[in-house]
Amino acid sequence: MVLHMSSLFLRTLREDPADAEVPSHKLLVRAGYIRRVSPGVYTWLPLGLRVLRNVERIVREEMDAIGSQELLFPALLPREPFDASGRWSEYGPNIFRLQDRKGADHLLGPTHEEMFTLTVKDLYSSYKDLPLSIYQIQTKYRDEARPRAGLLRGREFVMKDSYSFDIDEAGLDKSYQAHRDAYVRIFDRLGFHYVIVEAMAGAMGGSKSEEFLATAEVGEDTYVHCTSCGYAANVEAVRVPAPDPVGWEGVPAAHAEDTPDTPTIETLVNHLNEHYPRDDRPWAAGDTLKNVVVMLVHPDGTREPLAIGVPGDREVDEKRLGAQVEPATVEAFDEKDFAVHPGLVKGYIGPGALGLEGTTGIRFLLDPRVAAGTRWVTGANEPGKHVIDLVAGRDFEGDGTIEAAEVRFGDPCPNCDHVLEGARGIEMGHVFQLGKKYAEALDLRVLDQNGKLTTVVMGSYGVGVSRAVACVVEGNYDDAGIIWPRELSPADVHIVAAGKDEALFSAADEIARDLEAQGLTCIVDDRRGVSPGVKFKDSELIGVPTIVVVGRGLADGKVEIKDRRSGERREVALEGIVEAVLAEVRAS
RNA sequence: CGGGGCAUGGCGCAGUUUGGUAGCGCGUCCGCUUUGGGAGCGGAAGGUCGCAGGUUCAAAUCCUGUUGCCCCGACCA
Repeated sequence: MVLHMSSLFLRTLREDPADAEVPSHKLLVRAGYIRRVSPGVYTWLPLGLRVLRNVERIVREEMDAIGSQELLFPALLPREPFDASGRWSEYGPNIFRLQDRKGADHLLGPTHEEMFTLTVKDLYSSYKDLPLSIYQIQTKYRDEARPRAGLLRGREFVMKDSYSFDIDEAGLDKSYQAHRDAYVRIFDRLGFHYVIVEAMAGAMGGSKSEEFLATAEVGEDTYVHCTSCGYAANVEAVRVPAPDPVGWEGVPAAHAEDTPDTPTIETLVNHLNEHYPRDDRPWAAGDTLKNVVVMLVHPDGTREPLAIGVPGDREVDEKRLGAQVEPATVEAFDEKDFAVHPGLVKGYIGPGALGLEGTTGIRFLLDPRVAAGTRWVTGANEPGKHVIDLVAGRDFEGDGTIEAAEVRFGDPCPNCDHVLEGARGIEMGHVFQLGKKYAEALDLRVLDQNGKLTTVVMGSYGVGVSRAVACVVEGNYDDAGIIWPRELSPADVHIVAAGKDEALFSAADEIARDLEAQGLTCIVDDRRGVSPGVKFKDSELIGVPTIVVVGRGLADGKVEIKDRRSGERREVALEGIVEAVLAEVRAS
């Protein structure tokens, strides 16, 4: 179909919209692809809808290619399935809830694990029906605390979600790999730089999970990668290599010393260097053991204090901690909490008071770096006193380890002897071995070869479809505007009639018809009385990869082909334009 | 939920300090000229200045309250 600019429902903006911050948001609004309706909710204008449909098409093709079957669940869901999984209450304020005229609770689906699981349970009952892979491309609703960055984090967004159902773990591995391969093809076709990183598998543990992150400055996720061995992980999922245990022969017995007015690591290190200098080198923050106490809030509302021991030169990373304790959430340990636990001396908390066996009985988890044999300076549980030469494994033990300390670029790679570099990314896809979590919660079981009921093993896989539109722009723009990868472009060719001579317009239309006959879609800028400069600017802003200019050369039987990305232009004889454009389109 | 900022024609903004007939650029409409890099001239339409109270002869401007939006953080299957 040929789109005529003279009648296309489009208005480009010369200036950036005031409420947009990130490039994709500014450009998609300026170029007339989307309009904001309310925070995190957007209208897709004709050009934008074409791009969205293109993303959907690519996703659909690759999902179909691995034998996944498309279906469509409603966005409007009754409460019951979410009661069954416990998420009606777990989700808290993050879902849109509503009632029907009878007062029955409903919600707008934020995700559809329950529906997929229950529908399979409804229809299938035998191992012979498995494996199964089903997917949908559907609008999701989440009442985000803070929508931002245009399409990158919305309250209404389009997502492809799919689920695999297998009889055993081996089947799950195959389904997972098939999805992973399909995702590689999808993201290659979408045309942006991405990395595949290890991700948190969630509270179930042991399951495999990877994220596809589009590399972008504006990304909300931080990941690290090793330049040598290829290891890459979301910082939430980084495993700190634990040093080998060392012996403590010759280490003096732990001794408490006066360290007045040293409630912080910095004041402590200064005091140590002044009053208890080391022979080999000055004391450093990394020699101290910092014991941080937080309050966990479990989904049932119970509160549990938790102490975390990390080297004093590192902060506790709240995201990493949160990922570790999921589904519980973390709150600060406040003055009231300290009052309840007089055994905790603020600023001087030491292992002696901690641990299930300690005086306070507070669970105490250690950073992996606090391995057996390591020596520490730490609080003596008395104001103004610290313990020196406290040896892990000899003088204290934790109730386990936890990955909660911050990850820094330059930290050692857990896989090889190189160091980790880091960058930001946007989560575009997630493949996840769910295991039996939902199948157990919702009782999805089938009969196996022996006639016994066995719980189905599930995988969960998502692609942010509308987010991908913004994400592609983040990776494909210049000062003049958007530069669409060919597969996503709202049209194959943008034809500009530059001039006022009527012959230009009829030639432009003729070219469009000929290209259309070859299966290409065209935008024709046939606006009369609009100066060439305006048309050039608009064509660059809109970002169709191939631009054909029908202008002053037409008198000599020449038109111009311009490559949006390189800016390269060349003159082509009018009669050869269709072949030239086809070659251009096929080449990229 | 904490911190910061902003609400004035379709879009981007000035005007608020020091109260006195609501302005500029872009866009839109009409006419003439112009047509290879966001044209020129002339004319026109379009705003109860987020909302509600208050002070005042007089409020976009001062006071009180309230709502919405954007950014940073918390949060984010």
